[in-house]
Amino acid sequence: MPIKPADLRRVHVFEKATDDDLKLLTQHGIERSVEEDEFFFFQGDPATYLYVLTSGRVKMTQVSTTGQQVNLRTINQWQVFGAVGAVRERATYPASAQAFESSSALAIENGLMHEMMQTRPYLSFGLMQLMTGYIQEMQARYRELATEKVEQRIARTMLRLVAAMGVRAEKGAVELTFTRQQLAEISGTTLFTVSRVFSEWERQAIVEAGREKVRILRPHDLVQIAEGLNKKDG
Amino acid sequence: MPIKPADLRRVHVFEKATDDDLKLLTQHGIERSVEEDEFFFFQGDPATYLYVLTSGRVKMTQVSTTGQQVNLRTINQWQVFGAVGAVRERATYPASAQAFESSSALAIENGLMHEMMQTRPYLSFGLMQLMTGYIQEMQARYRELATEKVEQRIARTMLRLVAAMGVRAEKGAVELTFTRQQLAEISGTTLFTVSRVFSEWERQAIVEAGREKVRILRPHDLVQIAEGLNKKDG
DNA sequence: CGAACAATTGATCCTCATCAAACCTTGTGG
DNA sequence: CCACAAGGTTTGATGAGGATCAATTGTTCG
Repeated sequence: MPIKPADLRRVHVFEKATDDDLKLLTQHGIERSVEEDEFFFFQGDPATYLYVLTSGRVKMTQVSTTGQQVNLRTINQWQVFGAVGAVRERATYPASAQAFESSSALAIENGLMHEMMQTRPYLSFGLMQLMTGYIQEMQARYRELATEKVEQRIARTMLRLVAAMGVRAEKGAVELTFTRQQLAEISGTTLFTVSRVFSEWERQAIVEAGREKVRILRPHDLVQIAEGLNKKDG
Repeated sequence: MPIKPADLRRVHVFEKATDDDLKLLTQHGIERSVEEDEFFFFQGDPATYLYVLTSGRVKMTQVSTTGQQVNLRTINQWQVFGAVGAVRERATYPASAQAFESSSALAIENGLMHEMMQTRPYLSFGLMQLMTGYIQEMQARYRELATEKVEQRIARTMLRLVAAMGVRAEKGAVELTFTRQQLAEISGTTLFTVSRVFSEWERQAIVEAGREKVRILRPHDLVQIAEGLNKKDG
């Protein structure tokens, strides 16, 4: 379905745009849809578009010289990705964008963004806020990876996911739909370790683990673990 | 010594500024000097200034809720730090800035930057380039921390440091002046491990390790290690 | 029912952090 | 000029935390 200008208001970067600006963006934007596991772009491709995710979920990944893959972040609806190119001329994407599930996005040409920013400070500020937010998230995750144990990192990952896309279940519980493998990739560990941690948490009645899903029964306990305040210490 | 407008040309963000803009910045900027180990600002302080380092070296660090410290990056001469505040109103610094050695910086008030950016797209673009560069560096370091072994990370750290501040010695060798402890903090490991790795490298004649310094005899071998192409594999 | 995929669990191994002890280098004061 | 203190460095012993591998057990679906 076509994207209406008003939809773009939900994108933080375009919050303060005029109606005319939004119309301009939708008119010149191209809608692209990709199936599950397909890519919007690959790391190293020339960065010619900036994307706004209109439906689905996308993961940003990077591969090292030795071929190992790392998950940098996941993009949800109405979030912007692939923004580096809007800034640097002749840049390449520093990461790949792969659809978690079948997804659509509005692709906006760099030239257009570049041109619009010349006369619209709100746009630059919006993008800069996006970037500083992202910097802070990466810094936090770097710190976590450097200093925290897996259990703690898994707890944190789950809380992040709950905030971004948790589904309420009965009695204050929250449900997430993920395979152990996916959770492991996002937390930077293996599916085995995730499975073991879940078993332990299930023993403590903090979660209820099922096939491709987890129900969080006591979110507060998860917060405790994420903060590093395990009961053994208290 | 006072900072001259022309000096600011060496700052990437101000590359395309007019002479008048540079004069404005130096006139309204405040020069701050701090001694070794002192702080320009702490994580959590209200972000009221953006800094340009005019002399010395500064490390950006973050502490976790459990009190462990992590090194995020080091700032060299003519680089900008503490830029988050220029963007977000009422923000706080997400990290602390501590002087590696006695250092000076030009502090520019947020309000001024904010105001100038309204009418000078080059400034926004400069800042955005700074940010995207930083994002890419953090992404790379995150990936490294997640996928690489310590030896590899130490090699990488040293190459980065060589590029930023290596001193040529005779016969194509390069020297770095760091304690094992400092190297360890930057690479995210312990001084013991750094020491062990150096011993091994010395055995292979890749480096020559001294008190508070390392001489890199065969930089190319270090690159090999950093790329994960250890001889055992080939 | 069987195939494909997700999850669990146990056994094993490797990498590093941690702790302890000794050693080396440099600078300072008697 | 020596002695000694302080800080940097090395090396060994030990242990914890997870990754990896292999085998088995659900679960879903055609």
